[in-house]
Amino acid sequence: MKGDTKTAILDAAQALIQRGGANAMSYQHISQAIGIRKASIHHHFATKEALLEAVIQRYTVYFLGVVDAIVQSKKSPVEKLRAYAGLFESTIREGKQDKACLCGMLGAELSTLGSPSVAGVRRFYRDNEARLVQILEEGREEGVFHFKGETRLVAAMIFSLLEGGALVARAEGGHKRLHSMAEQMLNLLHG
Amino acid sequence: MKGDTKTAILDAAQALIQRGGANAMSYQHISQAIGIRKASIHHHFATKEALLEAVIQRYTVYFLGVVDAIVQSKKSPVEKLRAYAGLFESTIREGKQDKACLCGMLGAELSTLGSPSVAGVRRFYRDNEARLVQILEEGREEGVFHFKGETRLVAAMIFSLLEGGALVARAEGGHKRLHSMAEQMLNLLHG
DNA sequence: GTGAGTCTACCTACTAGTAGGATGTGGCCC
DNA sequence: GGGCCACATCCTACTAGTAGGTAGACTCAC
Repeated sequence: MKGDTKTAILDAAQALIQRGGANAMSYQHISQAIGIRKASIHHHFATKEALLEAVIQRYTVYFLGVVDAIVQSKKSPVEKLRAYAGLFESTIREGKQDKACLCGMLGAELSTLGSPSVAGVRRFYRDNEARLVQILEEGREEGVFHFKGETRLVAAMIFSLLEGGALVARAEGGHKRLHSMAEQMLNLLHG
Repeated sequence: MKGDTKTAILDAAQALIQRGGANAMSYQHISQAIGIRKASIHHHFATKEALLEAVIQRYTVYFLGVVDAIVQSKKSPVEKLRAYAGLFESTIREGKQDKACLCGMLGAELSTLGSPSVAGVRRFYRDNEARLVQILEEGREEGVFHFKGETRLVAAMIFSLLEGGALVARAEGGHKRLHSMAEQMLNLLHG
């Protein structure tokens, strides 16, 4: 199999970052996780920065793909928002309470990252907020969302809530707690 | 001066964590920052875990002290919430856009921390949410806040929004952006 | 003289990254 | 088809730098 090892490296790296951040992800840990020598990882990703970029890139493409499927679905705006929040909830559940959004984790370590990675994280934030704006506008036009102020800011608010909520919920309450918070936010927009 | 060095160590450690997380804080960095040898830091804080605990403890006492002053002040509930959000905003502004809440940063690295530190971070979250509940209840009774659902969940929501917002805003927009998001949240509760 | 504070000098473990050799595999020439 | 080259993959073995932590000596104030 050709790209198998490469994929295994990306998987391991991503999982490590989602659990403890980029500084807790090392070539040694990856090597132990997938049963390969450290030097072999360097063959696929010359530097840690390159690996980080690749992980961010792959994660962004995947995540936005799922988000776009939600945005373009036939669901109601309320259901779309619920499904969007569900992505964050299932990330936590998936890793039995200790995984958070990759780019949320990296946001904390932003100042220790190289500039290509920083740009990738920034883009992730922007693109997600843009999708949320679409959903919110749709709901506002249909008259199911009622809020004062700019849609742009409500989108930013929801995104920060979910990113922050994923981190906070890992400390206590887990995915159920994040779900409750998301529902409460829907209450505020919807009521 | 007696406790001067100890304070300088705590200050440097806290600043390093607020910028890049606990894993980006090392005895060497602290030593360079305050002009003392690495071994001398060990005299004051035997292990990194002990230092971390002390930083969390001091930060929590200070932060909750300021929060309690806000809660017990004669301000209106809306103004109290604004002042509370202002704490997060000024943290970002203070470190020219690259400092976030200490416990928000540590939340990301939770799985790499020792259990006393984890407990400290958890307590910080709980105590902050409890203060927010007080403010929200007060505003609800006075009839200035209108929202469906449990106060407890709205408090958790606001807290996650501010912690997450502080991290996301460092990537783009800074304290001004966090301020806009906080105002938008007030819009949702107040309108 | 005791003890707090600081120092130099060291230790072991881990970090990212490099050099160079072993294996295998697919294509190409004859 | 057999022989050969080129490339990919993975390995062992190494480097230099950094991590947290320790031992023991010096200094100075009470």
